[in-house]
Amino acid sequence: MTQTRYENIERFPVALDGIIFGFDRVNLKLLLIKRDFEPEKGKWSLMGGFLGPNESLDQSASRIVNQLTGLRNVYLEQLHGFGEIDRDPVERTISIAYYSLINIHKHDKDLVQKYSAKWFPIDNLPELIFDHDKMVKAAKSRLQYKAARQPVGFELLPEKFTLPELQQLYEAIYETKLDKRNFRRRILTMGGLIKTDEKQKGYSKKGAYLYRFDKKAYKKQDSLNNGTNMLFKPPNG
Amino acid sequence: MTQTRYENIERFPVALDGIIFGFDRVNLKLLLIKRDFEPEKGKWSLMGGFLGPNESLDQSASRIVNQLTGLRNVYLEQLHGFGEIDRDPVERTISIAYYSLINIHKHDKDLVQKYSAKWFPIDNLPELIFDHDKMVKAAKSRLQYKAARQPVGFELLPEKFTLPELQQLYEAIYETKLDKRNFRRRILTMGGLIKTDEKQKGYSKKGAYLYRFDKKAYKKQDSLNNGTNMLFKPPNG
DNA sequence: GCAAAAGTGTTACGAATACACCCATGA
DNA sequence: TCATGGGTGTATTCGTAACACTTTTGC
Repeated sequence: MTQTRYENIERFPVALDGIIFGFDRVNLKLLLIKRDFEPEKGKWSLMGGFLGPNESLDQSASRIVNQLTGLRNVYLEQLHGFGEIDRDPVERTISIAYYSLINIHKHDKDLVQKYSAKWFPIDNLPELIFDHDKMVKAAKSRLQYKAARQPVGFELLPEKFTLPELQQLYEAIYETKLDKRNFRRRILTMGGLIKTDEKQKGYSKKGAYLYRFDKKAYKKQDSLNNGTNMLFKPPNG
Repeated sequence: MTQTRYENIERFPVALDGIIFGFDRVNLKLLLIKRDFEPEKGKWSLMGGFLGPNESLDQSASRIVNQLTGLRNVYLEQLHGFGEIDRDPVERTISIAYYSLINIHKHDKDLVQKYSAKWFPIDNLPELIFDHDKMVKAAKSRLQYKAARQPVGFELLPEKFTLPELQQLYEAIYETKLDKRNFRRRILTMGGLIKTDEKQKGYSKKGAYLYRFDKKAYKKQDSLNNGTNMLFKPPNG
């Protein structure tokens, strides 16, 4: 006989928390919400929510990011499960953290206002509730890992961007300075970057050429790749 | 007023599943249990259990590995949360998978017998229940990642081991052949390996020197390290 | 004495790093 | 005209990969 429910076991609320990264041409940023409810009212937190009965973990995380940003089909990856007994003072809750990379200029500003959300530079965050600081730390570290191996940086940029902008992004992710010439060689060698004939104006006097990233052109390369070539090695620290 | 329970949300059983790796001087192996209960009775599965109210995720995973092997303080790391709606036919369950590295000769044989458990070579596994094959695949890939960066391989070996054994282990993890001279240079350069004056007998005519791994000696090196030096790069495939 | 595995260095190649000057433009 | 950031190439260093013979000993 097949059971339809396990017996004598505890059940827990399962939360999803989203570490949402953005990049504003200068700083790597996180989108945080100001809690207007107890507990910890007035403090800052990651956007979160509870797993519903009709959605997978990935779907739930996607829904939660969408609720705050209005965006769909953004880069989203599971980070880690957090389950300390007292991590949530209201009730024991298991949280699965996801991190997301979005184009900071594309999100829905009304929704962000509705949730009293705000973008903070990653290196100047306010105090966060619960264990959200641990989640952010893990997400930062995972992003550094990921960005060194796969061209995920483009998820954080507009469709067209300049190489100085791209370099600034990588410098923000790795909290370091990179050599301009070496950077350009590596990123162009990687493949997938397509130079347009437009120049960006306004940010510098000379103006920089705009590029697009073409996933398909990159993928072709990728299959030749043995999987260990790194786009960037975090420098000595 | 502070609540003591969230309202209007669903609660789920939270399972922990353990991918337990061992190494028998030749093959990388997994410890699996034969289910003698429904559903999927008679099929093979990872050792698992449900999260209890008084234990964290890490503690629960540790308890579950201990139940099957009798071992404590083994290498254990969270892998990934699995939460597809229909992953468990009995009831919707969220599973957090952990992988563990143990010394295959040290585990409690009676416990293993009690659970009808058996060691299988990683490249010749039986059919597994639910989404356990996905978990195993993820664990393999994580072990490859981890072993390239940190000396976790030693968790799978007895206290004293020979360099040919160590090489055999890395070859099993990466499913490849490695050059003997390059291997020895890299592993010895890494630091932490201490040559004893004992020779192992029985496995070869000449006999190989036994080594120990000293975490402290390795750690010293580690701080000089920029964190990207890899012990092994998976070869081209 | 011979089979079988252990042990040992050098060379060649490719990738990463360091580094400095000219260019285009807006103010 | 000058200040600002964009754009470009080469030499050196370092790490990785390829490669073959000698040693020990059980049978």
